[in-house]
Amino acid sequence: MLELIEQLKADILNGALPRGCPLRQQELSARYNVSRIPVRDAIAQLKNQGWLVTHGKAGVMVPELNWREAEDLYQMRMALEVQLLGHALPNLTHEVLGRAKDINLQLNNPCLTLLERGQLNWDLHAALYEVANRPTLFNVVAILNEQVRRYMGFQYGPLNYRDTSQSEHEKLISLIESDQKDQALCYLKEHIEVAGRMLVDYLKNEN
Amino acid sequence: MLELIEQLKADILNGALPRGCPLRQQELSARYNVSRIPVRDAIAQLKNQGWLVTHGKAGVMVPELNWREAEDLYQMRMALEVQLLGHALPNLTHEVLGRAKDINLQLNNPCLTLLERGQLNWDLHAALYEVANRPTLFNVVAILNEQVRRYMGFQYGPLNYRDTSQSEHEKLISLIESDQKDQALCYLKEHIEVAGRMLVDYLKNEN
DNA sequence: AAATATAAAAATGTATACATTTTTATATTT
DNA sequence: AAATATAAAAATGTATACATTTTTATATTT
Repeated sequence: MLELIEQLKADILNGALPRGCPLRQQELSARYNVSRIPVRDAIAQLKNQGWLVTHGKAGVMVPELNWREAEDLYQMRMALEVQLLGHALPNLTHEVLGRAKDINLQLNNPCLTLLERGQLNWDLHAALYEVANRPTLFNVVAILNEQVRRYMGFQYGPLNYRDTSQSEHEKLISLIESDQKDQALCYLKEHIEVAGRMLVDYLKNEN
Repeated sequence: MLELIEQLKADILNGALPRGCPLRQQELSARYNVSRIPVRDAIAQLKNQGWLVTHGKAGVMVPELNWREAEDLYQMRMALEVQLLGHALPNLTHEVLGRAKDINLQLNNPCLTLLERGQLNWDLHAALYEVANRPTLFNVVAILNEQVRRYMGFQYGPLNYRDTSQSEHEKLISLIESDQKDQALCYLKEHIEVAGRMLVDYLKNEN
């Protein structure tokens, strides 16, 4: 069933499942060659995580992208990820920072799709946050980042973002390495804020 | 199915479903006189919201209460509810504040169980937050408050908490009425912080 | 006796079947 | 013609059935 969820997410992202019109359990079960039971399970999961919303009394649909939602997601990320990094800072060994640097190097690859880029970006953040040892907080932050993925479909354009993001990561890591804790936290906040504003502005201009 | 979820939550809270040992779909379907399909649906939902956690490879159980989780929940509430109230402040009419006062009066009733008290407490907060018009942020805050309910079972003791909470609400509302925005936000933060520390201390001393 | 391997029992995940609810299309009313 | 009511079609929610996986109990090995 996990595969089915991933398949549905992929098809939401690539536009195979149109936004705004109802999705029928039977259509989906035919489309993916499974019965309605796993489809129902997957739909429930995706509804919980914002990938689907109810349509009418008993249906679901792919929601329209909406800058207010994106703004909320980034505001929450800002508040919670700063907290989480704060908890992580005392436990951030050079090994962990090294892992983060390795991931950041992979972001050099210019062939990456925006989605792959988003995945690596989360992997990097997650590597830092993991050592905070705060599973409940971490889990909410993970879900928020997963929800942000919905906005990273192929349509989202500003390609020069890659470079700034990568150098921002470098700066963040070096601030942590030199033990400038408060500055690191501020910098993380700005890093998320910038990405958020970029996305929100983009979404506003699309409509 | 919504009733089933509520029933399960109630039975988790009142201890009818023991913590830490696996719950079987078949047992639950027999217990509540439904087939395994709605039980599965309910379990999936409750797992998503922290009321159940996986046990082994294919089971679930009621998780133990854990002060670190409670601390995380309150830290998140603090950060996010302050944001949410901030968005709400410009839209808080006297009508909405009046509704909040009415709810606060109901908290006078000494016969309320801790759970009913928790519900009214959330109703009051929600009345204020609703006018923020931030559904995504509101939704996360609502889920956090729902998760906090898990900790408001019958075992949680400090009964004098009622009075302080109620007068804190009064103070908060009067700060809003007199347009002291920053103070209102600070006060909300403290209000949540105090409740959180109380719960966390209680949980720490129990184990 | 403790650890591992094997077999039986019991659980889960999914398919199919059917009653109930929702949606859509058609007919009726204003 | 627009709004409402009715009937047919199609959807959902849940029960049951069965294959597969997991758990538990027993037997075997070290």
